[in-house]
Amino acid sequence: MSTGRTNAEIKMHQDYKPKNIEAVAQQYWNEKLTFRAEDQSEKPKYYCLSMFPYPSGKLHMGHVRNYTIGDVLLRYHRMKGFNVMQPMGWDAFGLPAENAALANNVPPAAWTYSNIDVMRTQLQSLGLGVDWSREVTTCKPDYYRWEQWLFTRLFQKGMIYKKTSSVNWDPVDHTVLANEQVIDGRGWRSGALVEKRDIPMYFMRITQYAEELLADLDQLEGWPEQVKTMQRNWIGKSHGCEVYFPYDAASIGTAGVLKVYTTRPDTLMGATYVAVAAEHPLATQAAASNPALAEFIAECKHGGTAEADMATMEKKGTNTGLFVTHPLNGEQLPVWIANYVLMGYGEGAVMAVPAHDERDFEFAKKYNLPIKQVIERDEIDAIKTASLDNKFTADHWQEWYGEKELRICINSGKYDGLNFQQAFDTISADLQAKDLGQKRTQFRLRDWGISRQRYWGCPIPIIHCALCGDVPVPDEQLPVILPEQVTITGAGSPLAKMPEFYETTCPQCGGAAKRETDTMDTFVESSWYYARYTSPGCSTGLVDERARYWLPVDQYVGGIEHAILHLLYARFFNKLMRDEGLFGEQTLRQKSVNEPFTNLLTQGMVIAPTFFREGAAGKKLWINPAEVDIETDSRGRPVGAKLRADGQPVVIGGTEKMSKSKNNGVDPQIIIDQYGADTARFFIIFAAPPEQTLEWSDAGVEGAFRFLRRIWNFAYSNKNEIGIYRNNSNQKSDEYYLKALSNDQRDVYREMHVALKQANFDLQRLQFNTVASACMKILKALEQQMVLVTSGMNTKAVVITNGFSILLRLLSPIAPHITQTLWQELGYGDDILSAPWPEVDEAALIQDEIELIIQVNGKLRGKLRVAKDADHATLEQLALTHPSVEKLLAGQAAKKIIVVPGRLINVVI
RNA sequence: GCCGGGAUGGCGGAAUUGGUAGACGCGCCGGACUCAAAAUCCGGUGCUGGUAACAGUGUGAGGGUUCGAGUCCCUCUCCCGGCACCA
Repeated sequence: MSTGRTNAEIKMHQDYKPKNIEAVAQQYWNEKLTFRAEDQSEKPKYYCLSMFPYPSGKLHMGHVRNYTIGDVLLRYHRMKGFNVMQPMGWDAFGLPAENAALANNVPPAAWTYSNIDVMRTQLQSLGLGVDWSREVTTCKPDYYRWEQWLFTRLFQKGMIYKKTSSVNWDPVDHTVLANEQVIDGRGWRSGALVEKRDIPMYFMRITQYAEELLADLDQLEGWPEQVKTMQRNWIGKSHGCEVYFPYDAASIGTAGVLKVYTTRPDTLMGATYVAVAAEHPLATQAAASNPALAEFIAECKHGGTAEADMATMEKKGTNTGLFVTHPLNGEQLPVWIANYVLMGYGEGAVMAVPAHDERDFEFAKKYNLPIKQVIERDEIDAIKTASLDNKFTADHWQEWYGEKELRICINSGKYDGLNFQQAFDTISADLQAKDLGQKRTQFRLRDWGISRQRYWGCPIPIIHCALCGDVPVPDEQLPVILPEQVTITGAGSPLAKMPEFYETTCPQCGGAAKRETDTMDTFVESSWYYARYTSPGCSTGLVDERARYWLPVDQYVGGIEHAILHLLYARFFNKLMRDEGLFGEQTLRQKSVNEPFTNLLTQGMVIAPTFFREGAAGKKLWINPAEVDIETDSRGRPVGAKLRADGQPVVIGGTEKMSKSKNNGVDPQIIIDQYGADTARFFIIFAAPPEQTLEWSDAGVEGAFRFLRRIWNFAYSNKNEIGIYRNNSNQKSDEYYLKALSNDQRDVYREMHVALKQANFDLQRLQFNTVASACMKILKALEQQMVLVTSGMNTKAVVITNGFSILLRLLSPIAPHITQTLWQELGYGDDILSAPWPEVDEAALIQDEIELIIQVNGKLRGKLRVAKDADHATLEQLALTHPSVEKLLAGQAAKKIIVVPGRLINVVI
């Protein structure tokens, strides 16, 4: 390692001044283009990506956490010898810009761009190792142009198609509402009862990739198991059966079949009615001559489209008076309309088996429909549980009614005695023989509706021509530019009121035509940005050959809330782009381009305490934690809180996610201004492991700052010693002095390397909070060394010099500014990022004597220092003669002695 | 409602995956320094009893497996994330 200085006497500032050193360090990285990523290298590449932010105004703690975690990984890998790349950009389209426009009368574009400028400055002040030359902004035409280009390709392939779908309609504001904007069934601004309305929309055939999206999860070894499980369940592959119920000619009047899908064909003999959605053709037919039915169907239109609401609402239904025929036993089953059956999913109809489906059971009880048991516990099980009351009863639901393992069919005619699989196969075969059904594999996953009736989004590049139909905009006319000067009224899309936008000519026939005024779901932009980062400035395509070098992303970091939607859409888009040939020819296709993100880290939320006062009419007035003083008892337990401004008490609420509504957000900028970026970064890493929720604590921030200042003070006190040791040309090797350490020094040296070993292990498993702990332990060990009576200047100097060098490098990914500054100041080198990652001195870890614990019946009773290679017989003897063991044995012999080498001896009495 | 997580001192968390529960930090208590305060440094700190040695007890609740359970199994409670138009 070369030294940066020749003179032994080192001058540095006595006090830790984060503002000064952070500015200097950041300037150093800027000037040296330290984080400009090379598009080719001898080194292995490491593409580290944090989820890009929505430019909501200013940085919040969640951002700081996300980007600090990413930056720690980036800097660590850089020191480990990787060619690293960490880009940053803006997920700039979205609803909040339109809301801000309504509130402040600012066009969404202006609001968004000004937020981006503020947030970019804030991100830069954190000292992130970002290659800003790759910045993308999704609301700019040079970005969304390629989204439109890909749309036209997918449209031509049939991967995008049009169909009608339900949206939340606000009948007062005459506008489509997001699920978030529907509160208790009412529009958030108008307060009007929301209705479902069917409108035409474009859909992406994600279901066509369902099988691959499911199967490839198995390859994602670097993903958390819980995320993969959630995605598997979301895709929801099921094996079931299609069943056709022929129309009853007498009541329906026409020939036809009612199609349903079921995963429980074994219970088909127990079907006692069928239920259809309000929009189902049979429902429409029945309602034509029945005003009560028409009224019920109208009632089903009320409320929003969110699944959570559907699942929790009261189940209601009405009998249509129509009948269908059971395909196997020929019974006439009544057709009901039920509000929980949805037209958009499956066939819009279900067969109901009340005895073996909990929801059907409830419905049947409510409307006095017949309940017919067709499944019984099998014999083995019946014997086992003979004493239990396991007889079927229609009085109340029992869990086993719905289970399919260890069950046999009863009351099912020729199917009696069959188990689940046998009944499944036999009934499916019989249905197929009668042409009334067949086995089918189905997915829960639905096609992705991407049309939005909003202004601030990427225009859908389609032209509607009366003669030619939906025509994609030709390449040479792309991008379709979203006009940025508009007025937002909150009622309908501004684009639909701008003839200068929508009036156009058909690219095919040249006749007058109308441009599509819907924009795309903002999830589309975030589905491919990781690819665009690889090819900044590319004006010839979505990506260029640089994508082949950088993709896939090696490490993706972002919130757990994106576990399903965003991550599934991005995986889907990666496959779409691959199949479009964007990542190279098919023959060159490698396993690695099938999935976009090799490793995934899902970070937890940042939460903080809440405080409030009861205002008029019981309304809570939320008070920011920064304005509150907490009182504690003599043990430090909180007993009350007071508002600093008036000294009067406030109520302590729960600890919740930082949000504007609860006024419990802590502005990271205040922390950065007061303590510096290193303190903010260190605290946020130290306070919790990345995947857990993090509770914010101002006191904890102080602690982080104190630690960094102690490092600075230690460096200042020892600057000359380290400098002289490093620069003495007559110096013998480190190894020479390390052999000559005193026992105390050897302990300190070993402690440091034990901490380093733990830290290296923790870095690999992404548990950074304990890496921060390790840094604190190393500093403590070094400080102890200072108060020890030591023999010899050089042995002391080698421990300090070696130890402090480890500390600086281990800490540098977390607190990059102070470590870079001290690395230079103390003459270790110019650039700590170019220094090799510290290695553990394994030899230093070996001890001659180890401590074993002694247990009696698993309970700690004593400790013992023994030679590290003592044999079992010796250990057993030592344990038995241990005073507290002897006392408990009271002359009796031990039943058993368990020796766990290097750990413990357990004497069983 | 469904799917996925979580719960450990006054607080944030640790425990190398079945082997000393509470590392590290915050807070609190005591001490040093100071005319004093702040800052800093040193020591203590799960709970109960005891001057103490020590004993008992303790990882959301209840059961189980094991020589030994925060960790594995079963049942339950509460909290959080997602549920397809918040991003």
